[in-house]
Amino acid sequence: MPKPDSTPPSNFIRSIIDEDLKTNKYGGRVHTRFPPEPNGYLHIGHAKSICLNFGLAADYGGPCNLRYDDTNPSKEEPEYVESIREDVRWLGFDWGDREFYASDYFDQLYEYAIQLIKAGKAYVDDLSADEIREYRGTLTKPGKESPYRNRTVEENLELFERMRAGKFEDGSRVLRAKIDMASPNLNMRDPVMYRILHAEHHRSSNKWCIYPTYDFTHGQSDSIEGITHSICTLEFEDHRPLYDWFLDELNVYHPQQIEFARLNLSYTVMSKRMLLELVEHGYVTGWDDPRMPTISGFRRRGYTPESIRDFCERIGVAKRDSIVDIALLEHCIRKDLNRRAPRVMAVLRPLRVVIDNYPEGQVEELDALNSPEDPDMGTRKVPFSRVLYIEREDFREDPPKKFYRLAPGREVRLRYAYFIKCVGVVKDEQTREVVELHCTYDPQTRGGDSPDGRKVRATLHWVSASHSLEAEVRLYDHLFVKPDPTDNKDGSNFKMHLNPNSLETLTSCHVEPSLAGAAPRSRYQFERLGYFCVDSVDSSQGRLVFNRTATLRDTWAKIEKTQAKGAKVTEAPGQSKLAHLRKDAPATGRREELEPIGEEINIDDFSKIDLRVGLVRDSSAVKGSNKLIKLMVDIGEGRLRQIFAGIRPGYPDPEKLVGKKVIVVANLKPRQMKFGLSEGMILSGGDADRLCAPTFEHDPLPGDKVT
RNA sequence: UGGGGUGUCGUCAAGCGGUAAGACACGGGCCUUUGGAGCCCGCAUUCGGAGGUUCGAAUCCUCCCACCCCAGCCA
Repeated sequence: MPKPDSTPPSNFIRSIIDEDLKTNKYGGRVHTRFPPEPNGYLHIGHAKSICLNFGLAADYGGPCNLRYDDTNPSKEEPEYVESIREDVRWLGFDWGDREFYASDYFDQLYEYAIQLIKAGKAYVDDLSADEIREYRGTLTKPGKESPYRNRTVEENLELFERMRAGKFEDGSRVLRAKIDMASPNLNMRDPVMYRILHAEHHRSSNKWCIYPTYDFTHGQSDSIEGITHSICTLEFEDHRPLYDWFLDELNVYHPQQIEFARLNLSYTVMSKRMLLELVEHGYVTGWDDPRMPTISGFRRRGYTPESIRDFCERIGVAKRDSIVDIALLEHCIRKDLNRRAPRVMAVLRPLRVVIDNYPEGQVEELDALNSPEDPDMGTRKVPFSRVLYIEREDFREDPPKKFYRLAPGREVRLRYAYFIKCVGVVKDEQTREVVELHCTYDPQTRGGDSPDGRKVRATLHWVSASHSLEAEVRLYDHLFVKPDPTDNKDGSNFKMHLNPNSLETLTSCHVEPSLAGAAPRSRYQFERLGYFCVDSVDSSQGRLVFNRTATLRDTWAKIEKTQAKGAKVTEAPGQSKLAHLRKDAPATGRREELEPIGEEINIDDFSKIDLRVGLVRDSSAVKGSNKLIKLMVDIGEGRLRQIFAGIRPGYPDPEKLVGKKVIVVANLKPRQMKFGLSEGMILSGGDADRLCAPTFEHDPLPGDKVT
């Protein structure tokens, strides 16, 4: 039974329930339900609703029903009810014997309809669908009453009975509630209650040829089940008056509907229609493709139910539209798997390493921890031999700054094994690609400790070439490249934002032998790489297939990315208008040379940067520097800011800047530099010999915001 | 131009008239046989905007602005 780690976070729904309990509105009862339509697979948005409904019930000591809203036989299938059952169960919830179907209530609903007809509150309409639409009016214009609106009760009763008896064609007639064709709420303009549909229903088969609409079904189903708090999503907010109307006219038990905002997740889509499209057009391999935001997708991807529940609790419940950062979900699964996944070594892109001074044919079984977090998880043996594989990216012939893995002449530790030093590099004659490394090992460092206390900066994972097992590994990334793929204001289609690299399949991976026979779905941490699980569909005894659930946080990747971006800017000095924009240039004061900027600055950064017009009141060269100019700038704060800018090359005569207007990045933290405090940055660009002077539509004042 | 909703940090989100929780992300540091994990520190003088009420307003009032939903015989 899912149990919240701590006290559940406060939210508006709990407040309502607390209040209801206080006023004894429902006799102290709390009874919820999760009401999916079996027309597709459940996704993580449904998980939010499931956790909410089952969670609330559990916390308040009441039941939660599982009810299928199966009122549209043309879209619903048993395959879906099966998958829903499995997913809810997998998430860890139990609905006991309370598995219900709206279709169970068809008889009752029919009686309710008769009751409304008899009360003169419903009528059979002969208008076509198109005509009904026309008669409905628009958002601003009231609708017109149907000419059939005032039939007698007897006539309506007879017609409705004949509808039920199959005397009419699909679409030829409907039963409508008689409410108000002039209502500003379109839902109240005589909504359809029953339509004729000669279709076989997945449960009631051919018993019915008329089916109640969702609007006429949902509220009454909740009423029949004695639901107290009927929680649904925002789009049903303006249906509530209609549901209230039905319940009141019928004079039956009246649950309370509460609406909350559905979940949106960045870099994916949550609409069943779009997910269906991805499945049907083969953009993914199925509803359970590990890239899908479906429960079955996450399950196959290696997510745990606990992590999803944790996520659903952390995102909260509110009424505002939002897009939750998928990084939060990833945080939840990492957190859970860090605790429970045994560590293991796997090499995804192998590079052969020969330990020259290790005896040929010798094999040692070294001890390795299954979890550094939890000693109770025990140890295992890992075979070490003369020929190994390490990760290709753990070696660089020409290591960049801060890369402290293996390189020619460098010593690193092989986890749980030895220190090794690279003494030779073998390259392919043609391609010049590194194909093999020669290393020596230090026998004194067995297990990974050096008796002489010398340090190495890196620890690498590895496998023994002859002992390792081959495996296929599937690397998954976000399904879309755009945070909100459904944002199509630019005329794009969500499918245009699919990530072409959302799946990378690696086929010649090597994993340590302890993974032989790993059970489908079992989860591991491949040390230094990420969390992986054995694929439940394609993996078998003879063929190991792993799915990457999540990467580990990768500090080096971040550094490298930063370095690459910095390099990109310096490659073409002057090319970019931002070539001189730098965050850290002479900040340390240690170097005179201009450093590449820390990272590439894009438009998003500018949306966060506060750019202000600054009037230069004083400008002078900085003694002891041939790059820096000290500026005193007025940005309308009632005082001058002191700013050091590395623009001397463009301004041999700094005095000429006095009186000029420049653009100041005003919301940077002041930096203590060798020459003094710098309170901002001057936006400059162009090539090395001139400052790009900002131009303005009007004459700006110091402190004006630049957009 | 009708009705229903919503606007608090980059992203979620507490807050309910007494002076802006927390999480993720981000930045910095410590530690480390995973550049993992962990630990520490920093990160909204301000709550869509403008007025008003009040000793005191994110919370109350007024006006304005922005965004979302509704014209299925879908749910």
